[in-house]
Amino acid sequence: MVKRTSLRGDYCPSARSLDVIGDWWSLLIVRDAFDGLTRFGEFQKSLGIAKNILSDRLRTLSERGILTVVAPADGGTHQEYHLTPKGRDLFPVMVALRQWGERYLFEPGEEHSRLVERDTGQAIQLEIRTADGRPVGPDHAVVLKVPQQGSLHPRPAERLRKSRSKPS
Amino acid sequence: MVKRTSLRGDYCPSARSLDVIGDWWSLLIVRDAFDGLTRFGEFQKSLGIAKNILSDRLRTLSERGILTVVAPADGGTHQEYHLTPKGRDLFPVMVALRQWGERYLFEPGEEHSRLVERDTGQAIQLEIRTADGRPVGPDHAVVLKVPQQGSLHPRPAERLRKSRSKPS
DNA sequence: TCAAACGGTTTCATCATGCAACCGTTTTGG
DNA sequence: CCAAAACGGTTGCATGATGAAACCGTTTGA
Repeated sequence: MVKRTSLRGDYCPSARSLDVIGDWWSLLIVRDAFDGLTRFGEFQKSLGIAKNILSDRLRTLSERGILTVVAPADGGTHQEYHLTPKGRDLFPVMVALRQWGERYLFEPGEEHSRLVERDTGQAIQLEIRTADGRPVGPDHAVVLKVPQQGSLHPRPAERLRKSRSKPS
Repeated sequence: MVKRTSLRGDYCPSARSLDVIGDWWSLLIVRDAFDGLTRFGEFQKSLGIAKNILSDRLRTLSERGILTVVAPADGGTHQEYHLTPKGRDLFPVMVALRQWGERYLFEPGEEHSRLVERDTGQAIQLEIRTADGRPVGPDHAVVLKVPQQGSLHPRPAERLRKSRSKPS
């Protein structure tokens, strides 16, 4: 049978992250949540996503603790989807994707939205540094594998039934 | 007809990035490339990915300028896949994903691989700062939309035939 | 020289996605 | 107060994407 791949057991944190938020829509929903969208219809209109898929993703993101479902403060009855702290901590991922996209996926003169500090309007950027503050590039970084299990990567990804199904 | 979604035209750089590298396998391949893997079989063994899918992704990543196909230096005949500068600039994305995964997707005592500076062994982390060096959190950042087109997001995602097909 | 490994491509079954229709509830408004 | 529209989904179906296995030409190695 064709099973979807899971990287839940991988010892590489990047792989596990991708397992959780690496699908087509999840990060886009998170992006819109950062932009202040909270309601089903808002996400749907913004993304043009099919309603069943949106429904599934909102549920999954909630199950995984990235969104939380709350009743709106202003007495309304429709529920709202808000970022949890765990979800808000995806901010650097969004910034990193944004920065790369700005550099490589826009024509020279083409406009794009910009990320700035709210109070000052200053541009925001992302830096990679050592603990004592020296900047580091990809060529000077290396990944230390988990000692146990000699193989380069601990084991090939597991396969399982459905990567993101409702827990029966 | 059911068409895959494309965000190529979105004015949000994050969305465009996800359009390019947001699928299930691409970033995992890039991660392995950062780890020094270069050959088809190495990626296949490491990821446990089906060969046809790997073949497709390597081709797509090359077409998009993230990998480049080179003949090995040591006289061998089998080709190798190397990161381009564009691909290497995905480093911050990998670090951001790693950092989030480390924090939220591992049990307290559970081991994971670590990213360190090669020469010193110091831990590497990612920081978000303004142009003049002040750190910024998600609550103090805001996205300035592209002025033209009043809508919150310029337009719902286009639909098109195949998001990542070979160019006939 | 023969066999195995490498690097894919093709075929086919199954899963995920997208669309449209439907449905109960909430809001609007006449 | 009642009708109609909007909201927030769920269900069913058609189709595209994925995964497994078979196959194949080339390269390696014994």
